[in-house]
Parts: sequence; C-alpha cells; structure tokens
Amino acid sequence: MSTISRQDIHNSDVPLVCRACEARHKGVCGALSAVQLAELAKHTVKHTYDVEAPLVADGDKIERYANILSGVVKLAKLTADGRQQIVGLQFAPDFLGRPFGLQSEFDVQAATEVRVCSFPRQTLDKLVQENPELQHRLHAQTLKELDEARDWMLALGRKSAGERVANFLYFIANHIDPEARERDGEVQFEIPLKRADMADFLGLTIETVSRQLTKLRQAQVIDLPNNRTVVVRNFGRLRNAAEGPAG
Amino acid sequence: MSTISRQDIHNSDVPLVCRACEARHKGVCGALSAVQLAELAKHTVKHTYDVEAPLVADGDKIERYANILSGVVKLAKLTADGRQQIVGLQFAPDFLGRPFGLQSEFDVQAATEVRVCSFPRQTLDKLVQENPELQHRLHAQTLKELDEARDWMLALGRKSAGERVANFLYFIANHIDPEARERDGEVQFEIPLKRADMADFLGLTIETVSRQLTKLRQAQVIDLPNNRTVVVRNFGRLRNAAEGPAG
DNA sequence: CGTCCTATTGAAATTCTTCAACACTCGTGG
DNA sequence: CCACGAGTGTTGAAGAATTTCAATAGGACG
Repeated sequence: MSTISRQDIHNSDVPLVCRACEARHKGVCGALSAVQLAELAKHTVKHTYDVEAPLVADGDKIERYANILSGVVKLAKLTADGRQQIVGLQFAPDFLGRPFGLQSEFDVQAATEVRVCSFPRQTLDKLVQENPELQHRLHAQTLKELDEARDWMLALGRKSAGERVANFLYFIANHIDPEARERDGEVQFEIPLKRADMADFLGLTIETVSRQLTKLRQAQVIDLPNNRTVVVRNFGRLRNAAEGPAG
Repeated sequence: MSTISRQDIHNSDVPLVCRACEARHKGVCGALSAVQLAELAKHTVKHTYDVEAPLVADGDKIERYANILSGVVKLAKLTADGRQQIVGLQFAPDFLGRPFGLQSEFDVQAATEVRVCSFPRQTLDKLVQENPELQHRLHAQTLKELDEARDWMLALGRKSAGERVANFLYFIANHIDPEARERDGEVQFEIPLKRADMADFLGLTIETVSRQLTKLRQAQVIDLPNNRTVVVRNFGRLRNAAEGPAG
C-alpha cells in the first residue's frame, strides 16, 4: 500500500493552506497531485468546533466532507428512548464523511475541541473519478474503520467491564503513541473523552467505568494523576488486562 | 449508485459458469464487462463447504477471493481464552475476502452449507486496476459491512437480551425477504444459525437466547414450529421489541 | 434402542446497573 | 478572597439482568 503520492511535489507548488497539514501526507490528500491539491484548496474552509458541538446530526444530508486537523470526533448512535452508543472515534488526519452515501447514519460530535478542513462533497467526488489512488485511500480508511468496529464488537459482546476499560486505554495509548507498546518504561497520555463518553463507547455506565479505573489503579497497572491523565505503569499488564485470562 | 454494468452484455458472451449467478448482477461481478467476466471465469472454481467448515482461519494468508453463491458465512473473532464473537454474517451474493489486506482478521466459517465461486487474489486485483466501477462496488460492500457492524455495536452495547434477539430475527427476516416489512400478514423463515451461533452473534449465552425466544413466543410476537423455523405473527411488534421502549 | 447433538427450563451465583450521597475543580460574582 | 453553583468524577448499597451450573427433553442416526 503506497503512502507516497504519485508525483513528486515541490513545496512551492503546494497550496499555502495545505503546508504542514498532516492529512496531506497520511490522510486522503496524500493521493493528490499538486494540481489537484490546488483545485481542492480553492474550496476548503477551516473550522473549529467546541467540545460537544455537533459536526453532523443523524439524518442530515452530507454536503461537505472534511479532514480532521486536530482533536477527536465521536460517531454516536441513539436508540428511540435515548440510550447512546459511540460506534467510532476519529483522530487526525482521518477523513470525515461517507462516500456515495447520501445520509449520515449517526451523530457526529466533537469529543474534544476539533479543527477540521472541509470542502464540498462534489469537489472531492470529482477528484475521486479521475484519481484511483484517492478512491483507494478512502476505501482503505473504510476498511480500517471496519476493523476497529469489529474489534469493539468483540469487546462489547464478550469482554467484562474491566477488560473493556483496559482495552480502551490500550487503544487510546496506541493511537496517541504507536510506538508506546514497544517501550518498556511508563507511558503517559490524556484520555480525550470524559467518563460519560467512555461509558457510551464501552457499553457501560459511568459508575462502572470509574470503578474499573480504580481497580486498575489499585492493581498498579496505571496511575491517574487527574481525571484525564493516565500513566501506564506496565504496558504488558495493561494488555493482559485488556485481553482477559490467557487460554 | 449504479447497479447496471457499464456495458451491455449479450447473454451469449457471458461465460457458462456465470449465467444464472446472482453475483453477476447484484455482486461485484456486475461491474465486469463480458471480456473481463470471461477472463475471471477462466480462473474460477466452485466449491461447497459443510456446516462449520472453515473457509479461512484467522491469520491465514488470503490467496483467493470468493463470491457466496448460497448459504450463510460467519466471521468470528476469538479471545485468548476461547470466548467467541461473531462480527459479521455474509449472504449470497456477498464478496468474501479483504482487498489490499494481507491477512484475515478473523475466522471465516460456514454457518450453513455454503457454495462459493472462488478465484485467485491476483486475478481480481488486476481487474480492479483497470475497472473503477469494480473498485467502487468493493468499497460499497465494505461500507455496507461497516454500517451493519455499527448497528450491532449499538445492540451489543446498549440493548437488552430481549431486544437483541428480536433485533436479530428482524435482521434475518429482512435479509431473506426484503419486502417482508411492508407486508401485513405473517412472515415465515428459517434461522440460518443454531442457538450457539445466535448467542455468539448477540453476545449472550445459548440459555439466554432460548429464554428470550420463549418470551417472544409467549408475547404472541412469533411462533416457533421447530428449532429453526420462525413465524413472525406481527412485524410491527417484532420491530418494537427490537427497538426497545419508545422515547 | 442408545447415543450424540441441540435446545429448553430451573435455581443459584455473579456482574453490572441504579439510586443516592459525597468530593473535586473551575469560573463567577458578591 | 471566599461563597456559590455547575459540571464532573467517585464510592457505597440495593436491585436487576444475565450467566453459570445442572437437569431434562426431543430429534437424527447408526
């Protein structure tokens, strides 16, 4: 899977707004030539959302796509009587927006403060038609989301509350620092969600999440200097706690 | 989303093995021209798997792709200590096999007797490169699987045992007969899974599944003439049971 | 007819939720 | 500077839902 754009881009050709953007390399924009990037940049708008702000409401027509520049976005489904389940978390430089689909199947909300770079549906749809590599990247992101959804299905269906919470911390740690698992020492990071969102993601109540975090702390697996900060004291033990008892 | 192939195909040009195949119209093969279909048909092999037979084991290298001709295939994940979660069910004419991915992330097993039409990875990968519509269809199937996975995340995380079982019956009924929901009368179908598979899909035990089916029967929502047959007596009530109490 | 596989049912045990009280932090305004 | 309130998180005790363990039943097949 190529992560290099198909054509060497001189920095001077790259639109100003795209320089220093993570999405240009690792995100979908990495598939675009300088010319295509310039075409897209003509229509982009940057926007910042506050915590809890809706980016799209369930059922909204999707008129624009976006790349996440920073922050964490949650995708949430609701039952008729108001129970909520977070079905996906997206980080920079993830692409937001459903290709082909006319409607969003869930609410899209800022979990933290979020910055995005958005552009009209139509602009990207046109570029997709002339650029197979772009189509490929969008498909690759969908496959990644599918893998994550299925990992969480296993957790939601078959793992205990303690395993789910450990699994979540492991997941976040890896997202924030992919090399963390290879290090021996302590790893520290901020949880980008409040307890209520963790509960909605893990299919638990906030009380249960809190109790399981306390248990992990008491078991010396993690430290919790404050509500949002986690220090993983032993990555292997965290992983064990996430996977459950060995076969 | 186009469901018509890009080029009119005279039946006489269609390879013998492809005639009367559901995948040729509704599946990924619908994107292929007669020439491409012929190219693919040169390498296809049909195969039948018995109930519970593995099509691919977790971690296997994927050397071949396949279309399901008939039957139901389950995608299952396992924890280290043997707990199982079914993370997807596939029906004819679904495509089996992960594009780009080198490894399967789960076990692929026959839930019923299954017939497939398989072909080498490489053959399809080559066709994908020269046919954007094929790429598009593969992406569309991935998106459909993602939607289903997320629907089940809501059920696994936030729905009660009774709601999950009703939700499952509703899902199967719709898959077998998409017009069923519009009919007023009774709808009858066979559950393609045994209780153990239903439990693994719903994140429950077989005992709980059995008890919830009994409750649905006692509530006059369904009849169970035998272990595999379900008669939905009132589709609306089944839907209500699946969605939970209205807001 | 006995055995295997599958499914159902009951009773006890466990896990998680619910309800309720309390603690901490942060910003605002007296 | 401190009091107040809102938002967030923790902890305890009681309750509910689901699992576990155990017994039983029915069908398919040799």
